[in-house]
Parts: sequence; C-alpha cells; structure tokens
Amino acid sequence: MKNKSESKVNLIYQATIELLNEGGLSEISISKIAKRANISSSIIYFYFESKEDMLIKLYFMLKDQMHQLMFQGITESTPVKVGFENILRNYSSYISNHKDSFLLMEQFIGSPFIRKNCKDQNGGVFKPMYPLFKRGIKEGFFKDLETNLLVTYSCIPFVEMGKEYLNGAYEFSSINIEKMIQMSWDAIKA
Amino acid sequence: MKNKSESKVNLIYQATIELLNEGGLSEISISKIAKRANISSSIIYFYFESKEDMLIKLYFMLKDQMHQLMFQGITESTPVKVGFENILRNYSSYISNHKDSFLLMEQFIGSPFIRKNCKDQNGGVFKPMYPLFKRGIKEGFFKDLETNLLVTYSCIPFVEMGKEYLNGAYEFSSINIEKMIQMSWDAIKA
Amino acid sequence: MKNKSESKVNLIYQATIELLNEGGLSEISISKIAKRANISSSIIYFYFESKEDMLIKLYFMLKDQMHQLMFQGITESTPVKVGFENILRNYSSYISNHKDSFLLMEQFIGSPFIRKNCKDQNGGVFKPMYPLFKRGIKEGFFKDLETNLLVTYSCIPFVEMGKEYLNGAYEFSSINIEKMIQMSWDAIKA
Amino acid sequence: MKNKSESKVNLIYQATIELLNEGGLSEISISKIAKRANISSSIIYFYFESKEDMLIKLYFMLKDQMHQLMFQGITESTPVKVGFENILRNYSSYISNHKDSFLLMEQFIGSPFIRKNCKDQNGGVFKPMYPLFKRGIKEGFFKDLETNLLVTYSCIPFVEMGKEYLNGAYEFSSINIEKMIQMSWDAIKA
DNA sequence: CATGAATGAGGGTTCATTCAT
DNA sequence: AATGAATGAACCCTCATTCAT
Repeated sequence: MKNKSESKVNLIYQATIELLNEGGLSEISISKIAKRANISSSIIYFYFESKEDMLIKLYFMLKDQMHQLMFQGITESTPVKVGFENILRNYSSYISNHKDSFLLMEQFIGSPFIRKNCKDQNGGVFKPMYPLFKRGIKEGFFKDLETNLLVTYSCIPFVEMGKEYLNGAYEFSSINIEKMIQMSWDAIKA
Repeated sequence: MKNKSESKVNLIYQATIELLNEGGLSEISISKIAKRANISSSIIYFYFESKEDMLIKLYFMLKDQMHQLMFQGITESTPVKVGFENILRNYSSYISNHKDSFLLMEQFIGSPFIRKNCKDQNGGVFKPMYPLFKRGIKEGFFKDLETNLLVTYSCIPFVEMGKEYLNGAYEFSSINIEKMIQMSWDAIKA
Repeated sequence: MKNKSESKVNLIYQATIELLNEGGLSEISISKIAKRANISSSIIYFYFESKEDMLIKLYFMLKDQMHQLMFQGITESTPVKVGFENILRNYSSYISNHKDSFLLMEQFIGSPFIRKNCKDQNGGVFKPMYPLFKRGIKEGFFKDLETNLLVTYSCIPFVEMGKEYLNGAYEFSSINIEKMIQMSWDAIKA
Repeated sequence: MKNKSESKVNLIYQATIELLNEGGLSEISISKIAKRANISSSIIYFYFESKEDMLIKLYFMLKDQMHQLMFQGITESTPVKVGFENILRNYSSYISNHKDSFLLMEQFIGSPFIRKNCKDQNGGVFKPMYPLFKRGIKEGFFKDLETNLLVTYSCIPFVEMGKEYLNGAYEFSSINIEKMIQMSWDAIKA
C-alpha cells in the first residue's frame, strides 16, 4: 500500500523536476506534469492539497536529500578541517550525481515562490553548516567574522562552479575540487 | 516624442520589476503589469512584440545598466589591483542603490526562461571582467587557473552577501566591503 | 442488518440536509457529503444509484415525514373545522420542531431540480388537504372557489411566516398561531 | 458605447434567466451561459467580477424592475384601500407579463445563495409595502398585528397562485384577481 | 460493507494576444 | 498613441462515478 502511494508520489515528483528544469516555475502546470507522468491530473489532488503544496513538499524533500548527502559521516566531534573538507567533497559529489536536483534547488532558492512560502527556511540551505564554522572560529582556524560570510566564501563558489560544470564550462574532477577546497580555505582561514 | 515613448516604456519596465520581485516570473501577467502601470494592456503590444520580448529587453537593459555602474572608471590600462578593488566596490554600490534591479537580475539569472532565451549570454553577467583577470594572471597577481573560477571566487560572494544584506542579515558598510575584497583577494592571489 | 443499513442511510441524509441548508443545491457534492458524514464517498453508491437518486429519495422521505405529522389524528370523518384547525396546528409544530426539514423542503419545492424530477407531485405538498377542503365547500363552510385557491390562502401564509420565524422576525407562540388560523379562516370562509 | 455595453450585459442576463428557469442554480455554468448567449465565456469577466457577482447583480436588477412595476402610480398620499388594490393588481400584471422574471425571483428568494449574499435584503421583496400597511393599521383599516403578517396574508397567496397559473392550474383573469384581492382584504381587515 | 485510488469531464477564471475605433 | 472589447486556449481544481481490493 505504502509502496504504491510512495511510488505514485515519486512519479509526480520526477515529472515535476524534469519540467521545472526544462521550463521553470513559470511554465509548469498540473496538466503538463500529469501528461509527463502518464497519469490523470486529478489524481495529483488526491496526494497533494494544491499545486503549491506539492511544489513546497518537493522542495523540502530535495533539501533533506541534499543535507543527508552533504553531512554524511560528519558528527559534532569531527575535527574542523576534516569536516570542512569532507562537506565540500560531499557537496561536489551531490552536484555531480544529482544534477537535476541541484539545478532545481538553485531555481527554487532564487524564486520568490520559495522565498514567500518557506520563510522559516530563509538564511539558506547551508544553515546546518553554521555550528561547524562557529567551532572553527572558536578553535582559531577561521577569521573571527560573521558566520554567514564564512559559509558564503566556502560554499557558494561550489554552487556557482557547479552551474559552470553543468554548462560544460568546468570539470568537476578530483583535482579541481581539491583546488577549490584550498581556495575556500584560503579565503576564510585566520 | 522619444521622451514620451521612453517614459511609457519605463513605466512598463518599472511595473514589471515590481511585480517580478513580488511574485516572480510564474505570477506575472500582461494584465497585471498594465493594471500596476495604469495603462491599457493593449498598448504594451505597441512597444513590444510579446510578453517574452518585453522581459528579455528588460533583462538586457538591466544588465547594461549594471555593467555601466560596475565598470565605471575602469579602462584597459587601469592597474589590476585597482581595477579589481574598484569593480567590487562599484558592484557593492550597485547592490545598495539598485536593490530591485539586483534582486530581479538574480531571479532572471536563475530562471530557465533567461537561460533558454539568452543563450548567447551564458557564462554570466560577469563576463566583461574576464580580460582584467586574464591580465592579472599574466602579470602574476592571480593563481594560474580557469578564469571563470577566479571570477567566481571574487564576485559571487558579493552576490550572495548582497542577498543576505537585503534580508537584513548583513551590513554593506565600507568596512565590511573592504573585508570582503580582502577575502576575495586572498582566495585567488597567486 | 437493516438497522445498520438504515442508520448509514440516515447518516447520509443528515449530512445532506445540513449541507443543503448551508449552501444549497448548487454547492453540494458527493464528496462534501461523505466528508461531513465521515464516510467514504464510494459507499453512497452502494445505497443509491446516483446523487440525483439520493436527493429525490431524501425529498420524498421528508415529504412523507411532513405529511405524517401534518395529518396526525385527522380522518375522513373529522369535522371540517376541527380538521382545518388541527392541520394548521400540526403544521406549525412541524415547522418549530423540524426546522432543517422545513427549510430544506422549501428549497426543494422552489428548485427546478425537484420541479423537473418529481413532476407527478406537482400541485404541491398540500395536495392531501384537498379532500378536506372539498368537503368544506360541499358542507357550506368555505367559499365555492378553486380548491387550490382555498388551500393557498389557508396554508401558504404559515409557510411564509415559518420562514419569518426562522429569521427571528416572528414568534410561533400558541397565541400567534391561533391568530393566524383565524385569519386563514376569515379569508376562505363562505 | 454605453448602448453596446448595456446590450451585451443584457444578452448575458437573458441567457442566465433562461438557463436558471430551465435547470436552476445548481446546473448553471458560465460556459453554458456563454454558449446560450453566443459569446465567449471570457467576456463575461470583462463585465462582471465573477459568476456570483453577475448573479447578484441580476437579482437586484430584477428586484428593482419588479418594484417599479408593483408601485406604479402609488404615492404616499394614495388612499390605503386604493393602494392596496392597485399594488396587487400591478403585481398580478407583473406575474402575467414577466413570467420568466417572476419564476426566477422565486427561485432566488428560496435559495441559500441569495439568503447568504444579500443578507441586507432579508425580510423580503415586499418590504416597500410596509409603510402602506402601517398607515392602514393607523387609519383603522387593518388588524393591529405585525406588519409582516399582514403583508404575508395579502401578497403571498398571489405568489403561490402565480405559480399555479404558470403550471396551468389557475387562470389570472380579472375576475379571479378581484376575487383574490377580496380574500386578502378579508384576511387582514380590522 | 467499505475503502482508497483512479479518471474524464467540466467547473470558474485568467491568460496572451488582437482588432476596430 | 491609446483604448475597450473580444476571443480561444489554458489555468487550477472539483466533480460524479467506478473498480479493485
């Protein structure tokens, strides 16, 4: 039962992700999603309250998925430098292995739609990194600056270069990733 | 005549910018724009071929505006470090003084709409900086890496912190800006 | 078994009566009824052939109920004046004690839906009173006029004042009811 | 200009009246109205804010129309008896000459739709008669009873017999109308 | 008996666009 | 240069109904 329900929901999610990456929030429609997923458009309202409800639930699902991959193997006792490096490596893998999700997250984050409907989450997808960076400041690794500034210099270049990578304008090879980790470290190190 | 024409076009642009920042590409419509600008929706088709045409022209207008402000006072002979710093200062001013335009540019850039319709422009709004960075590499100031990587580490944090600033989560004071210029420099310096 | 069946049907009827009095025929739907009755909408199709079938059966049920209460204690040999007065008293009690049913009957009677689907019953809910009035004419109590005219002047003011009563614009006290019986009598007496 | 607008609105009204008398509030739809009126359904939203808005405006238009006909030639100084008789005669003419409007008014009045959306008007379509009846009481013509009771016994039988007339179960001849005026008078006279 | 899942048709409404004026 | 009136397509969503379980 649950499997059947879940699989139908995933069918809807998958079609939505594809269409959003093709045409964006402004071009998506329930009927297009239904057509792409080979289902009746009415059934979507059996699983979700509205189009908005579905998009928001999809956003949170993708965010959770991303966080799980990003913080794999990281605990509160992981040494700062190891944590810093591994999170960025994990994030790079996430970009390479979940191109669709990554792209869609970027679209979501930039859209007034998510800004308006998920206000509680403002401050960004990287918020779970803040504790590590606060530890890094306390332990003297990082400059004593605003946490969001440090997180920005560390992570946002990966986001941007992820887009370049998907445009074919950069390679996400191990070497390049290690180079970037070094640059991020240089930008924020004490 | 020209003035009158221009002012009507600007009326349309202004209403469009407001509405896009309020509800995004997915919620905008010609009739809403007309209502906001206090004009008939038909007249928009006198000045533009279609809704898409209007949005694309608005995008290019905003991009030009941004570039003019960003590269104010910079020539091919401006020393690399001076150019580097002044561009970032100019960009920071742009963010502070043209919040609506800045926000909208970010929305445009993240949207498949612009990605699809302005392909020629891919590579980003910061492309005009590439020559300066190539000079910087040749003159030994910067790491000998891909130009887009250097530009990313220099500029993208300003974009992100600009959003934080507009959210009230960061101050765009001179001190903070100089701090960021330093961090950008640290990230990419040879 | 029968009890269980009946109770489920009554559950459906009750929810339908409530919803019809709240929003009318134009706003009711099978799914709303099911939600209000806390049942699955499919089960309604086990007890009824269609939505229309259910509404019509509900209408006839309410009409029977009303007639039973109205003609309580009245037989063919009840003297005309006693019958006349008691029927109007009974009808007044019905209005006071079955407000929902009364209101819904009024809505049903005014609607093309019932007019179309229950043609056999046109001529109105007060048809069972006709024999009494015909006796009344023969025995010289009433004006020698069309029966429907006499019935109208006797009963319809009770309907209208029933609505006023439900609006809080009239009291259905014994005194008021006796006053009305007198007025009805005055209107039609020979 | 105005003529054109008005004629389109009247086209919409006419189609709506027809369809409401055929199928009632529960079966009407904007697309059916548009089809009946031979117009595009979208244009209805140029003249009205919504379906509800249109129906309510239609209701008020019909009510005004009815009042104008009903009180033709009646002023504050018209003698009570003359006023009483002429209003009922006028109302009978209205029923005969505006069958569609009359039937629709009855449907509107009985529907929760109008009850909910035009609360201010509760108490009924016959409210403008109240002053005349108050004068009638003061001048000793009528029983000293609640005004709504007197109005009910005077007018509501005409409503009901109007429906019988439209069903072919009664004739609205002059003779019959004078008979009814007499019965109404008998019911309420002091 | 009763449910959950599914569908196609149709609901009201807004859309981008056009055209006569 | 500007408007008001018009349209057909598409929008999101709910409908009555069915069927496997």
